[in-house]
Amino acid sequence: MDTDTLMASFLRRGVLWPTAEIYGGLQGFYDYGDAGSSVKRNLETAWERWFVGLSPGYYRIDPALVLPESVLRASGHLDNFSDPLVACDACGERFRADSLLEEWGIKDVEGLKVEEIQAQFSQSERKCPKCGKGRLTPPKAFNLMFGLDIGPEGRERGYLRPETAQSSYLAFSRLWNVMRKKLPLGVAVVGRVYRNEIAPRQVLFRLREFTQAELQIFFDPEAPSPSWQVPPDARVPALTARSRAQGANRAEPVALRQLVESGEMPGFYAYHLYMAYRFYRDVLGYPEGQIRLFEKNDRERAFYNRIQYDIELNLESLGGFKEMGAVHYRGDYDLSRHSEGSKSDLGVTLDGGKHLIPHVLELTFGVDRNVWGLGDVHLHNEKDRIVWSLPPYLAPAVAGVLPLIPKEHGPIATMLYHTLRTEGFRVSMDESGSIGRRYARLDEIGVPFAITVDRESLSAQTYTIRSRDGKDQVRGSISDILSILRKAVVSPLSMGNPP
RNA sequence: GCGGACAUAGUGUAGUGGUUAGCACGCAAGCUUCCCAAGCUUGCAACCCGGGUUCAAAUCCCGGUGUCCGCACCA
Repeated sequence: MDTDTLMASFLRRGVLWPTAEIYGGLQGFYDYGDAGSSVKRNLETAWERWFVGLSPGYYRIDPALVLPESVLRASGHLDNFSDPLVACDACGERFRADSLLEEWGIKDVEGLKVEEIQAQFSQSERKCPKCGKGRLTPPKAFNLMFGLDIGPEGRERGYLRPETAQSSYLAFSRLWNVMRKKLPLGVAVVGRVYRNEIAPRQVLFRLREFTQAELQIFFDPEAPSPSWQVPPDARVPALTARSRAQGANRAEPVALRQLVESGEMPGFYAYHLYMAYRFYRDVLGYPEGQIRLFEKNDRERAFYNRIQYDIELNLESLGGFKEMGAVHYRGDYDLSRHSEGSKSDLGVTLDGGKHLIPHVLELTFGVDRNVWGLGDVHLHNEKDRIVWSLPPYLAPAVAGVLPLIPKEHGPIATMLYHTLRTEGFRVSMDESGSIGRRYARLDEIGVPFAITVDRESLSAQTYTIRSRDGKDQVRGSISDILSILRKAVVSPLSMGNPP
């Protein structure tokens, strides 16, 4: 689906729209409407059921959005989450100070603090690399975090969290105790995060406020869970760093078990990478051929990530494969940093006396990106209608109740509507316009069923139920309808542990 | 942030200085209608914001905001 058609549909149906639109909007912010917030929430729920369900040792928390400066200093965000920028005073072109220093042959730029970069810079007499004439201004840190002054005097410096992960690390020692001191321990967070992006773009793809779904798994790398096994025949479309180095640019089916056996990838990593892949394929319904696992090489991944695969989706609207999520093996970086920063020992002593700082495997997902992805992949422009072929458990409602002739069938329809609600289904009702028009409205926001109340409903208490995808209809009693709806909203696969 | 393009009802658009700002779809009310955006009637609804030029600005100029594309950025 192309961006224009997708966005027009989303606007027309109130799936989402720009924040503060009547004031001209705000770059990098969008609001979700009824259908959009429902799809987003269903996606979050499906994510949680899938990933938290992977192990009895995985839990969910809901931490604060604001973090004190000390946390982000320890995590490295204060230094590394900002780009020192310099500008040319003649042509105005901007450069990253650290990349310039690298170009000029200064070593170990990676680990330099902003002040050190500034010092290095003031010693140089270089001219603008673009126009060759202008002088370069002193480096200025552009931090991608939104700062806050907390309290009436604003004495406490805080930030809106730039990722949910830090909160999980902070919660580790309390959870360790509450959850009875067992590894692996998984902590899931679904929540909003904030980044002051230089150039937000592409609607839901680069936002300044967005929702992440992340699972941080704390574990002992020498004794991973015995249940973390990839099935012997598990294959994923992968583009590994090694094959890219050899010139490959297309994903090939890779047998994960083989990578594990040949020692290229630890088993705990392969298992979670596989489950992440399956979430996209089986739960979100992205076609196999449009997903790929893209391994970041040494240069591309963050220094604390030992292994990093991005899960990418080929999106027509964005012209290629885009990152929708990732699996990072972060080692003991996070708990070590926070042990140091907070002066509290985040190491644990296992039953048997072994002491270690748990390692972290991070599974991270962009929720908004995936709402967009669901639109791009599942919204179809058929010849006489637009259909959003969402998996039913992600749809904003499972059914719409439609009185064929509102004046005659309205009251029964209202009763049916309340009955279905009482049974726990999300349903809508629409009495406006011809029946075909009402079907079309439901199709476009992805509602999988339409239940029509007609003459026979009055005499025989039966209703027709029409499916979104096939436009076919069957007639049935309330209990028939309930069983159809029940079947639809349960994922075809078990939403927890896979077979 | 830089450069370029663009901004008209809910959506898609027409409109090159003087228009009651047009069209389509949509939406609403009514009639009709027992099933896929049907028909008839009647309505609703827009020039992104702020300055300037001009007798007169949707139209020209400047600034802002926003969107898209390229560059840069994406820990």
